[in-house]
Amino acid sequence: MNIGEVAKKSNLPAKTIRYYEDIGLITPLRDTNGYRSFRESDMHKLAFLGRSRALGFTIEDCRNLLALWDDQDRASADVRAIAKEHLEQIERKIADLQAIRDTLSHLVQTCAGDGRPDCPILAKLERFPT
Amino acid sequence: MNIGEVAKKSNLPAKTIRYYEDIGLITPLRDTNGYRSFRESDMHKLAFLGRSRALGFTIEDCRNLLALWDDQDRASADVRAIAKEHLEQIERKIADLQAIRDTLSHLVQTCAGDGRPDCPILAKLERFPT
DNA sequence: CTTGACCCTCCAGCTACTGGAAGCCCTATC
DNA sequence: GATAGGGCTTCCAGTAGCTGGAGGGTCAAG
Repeated sequence: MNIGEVAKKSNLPAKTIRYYEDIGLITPLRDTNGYRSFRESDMHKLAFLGRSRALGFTIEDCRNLLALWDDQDRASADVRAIAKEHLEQIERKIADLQAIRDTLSHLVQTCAGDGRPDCPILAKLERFPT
Repeated sequence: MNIGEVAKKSNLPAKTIRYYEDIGLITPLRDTNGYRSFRESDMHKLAFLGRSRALGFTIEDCRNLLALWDDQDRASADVRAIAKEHLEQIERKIADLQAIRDTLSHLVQTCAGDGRPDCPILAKLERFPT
């Protein structure tokens, strides 16, 4: 399979696939003309990567997950630890964003949003305690 | 005021302050020895920037907000538009993260997390529909 | 006179790609 | 056989918002 077909099937841009090869996540073969030649196993890994990235795992997380995936003797606890740590990060990020949203939505509500220059949003950004 | 003092007062790293000068958000004076010399107005802007960034506004948003802040004839509607757009982005991001969290937390719950190799997390990453 | 805490500039690197240029390869059509 | 198009290749640069470090000048205290 050439990169174009793989890109379509895996729903990843060709650029991204080349990048994943660059950083050693996959190692497709090469045809005599220099074109990358993807096996089923490469496709499989790319699909795995696509899902992991969509769930917000970092590239390094993905590298570790792929290694565990390849390792038939892995302990599921190792996988779970990565996922749990990631889950906690996401929960922290959600909480941060919710706090920001609350502040911001309050500010937006108190601003008249008309042609006059007085604006509580700017006033708060100037003064409000960090 | 030298950069160290400003950094302490504004709670921004000196590196960040220099960066903000680089990209034209502030323009402190210079002493004869080449040291940056910050006025009250610079401090004020940095504080403003710190708050805006903490609320997740992009640097370009900050640039626009600062310009509106400086402009005594601004319309509060302009400020409100920026804040509202940002608020909507944040709400989208929260929703995305919540969806991810739900998937992930389900996966983590179904994984035994022991020494055995079978792991539903890896299984799902392999197969689950995007 | 030296020490240590400042300050300066410039360059590189981080994440995870993305865009573009320059050029080879393959197939089809005229 | 020439040509047009699409797909493929590499390499370089850029994105956001800093951050770290090298190499060096400045200043106040002892």
